[in-house]
Amino acid sequence: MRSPAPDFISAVLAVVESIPEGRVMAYSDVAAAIGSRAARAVGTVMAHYGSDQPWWRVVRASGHPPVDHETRALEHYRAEGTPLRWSRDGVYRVDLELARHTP
DNA sequence: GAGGTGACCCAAG
DNA sequence: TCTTGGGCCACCT
Repeated sequence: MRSPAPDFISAVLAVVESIPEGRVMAYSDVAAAIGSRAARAVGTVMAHYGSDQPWWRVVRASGHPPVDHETRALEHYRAEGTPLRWSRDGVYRVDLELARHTP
């Protein structure tokens, strides 16, 4: 609902929408794409406004999806064919080496 | 105007 | 590979 500074928020959402299917970007990369280093602010904005955006295409630099949303994101990754790297405990993370999208 | 919070990042052990 | 500590930026009260 109308944010006081749509510049930053709109820029973040625009970058997220520009991520093609099967690719992902790190929060740091999204921040850099809009000319900022506020990776945390990107996460905060996504938490409130990412509900209408492909938030699963934005992950940490380690490849881990947002906490408490890894199961939901996994469904999208499998549907889009995003390259994943599985651990022995059933924990997965996105293979940024293959899925990292650079604008 | 100041303080606290957060879907984070990086370096070192 | 995992964990800890410190730092950065934008938003909210």
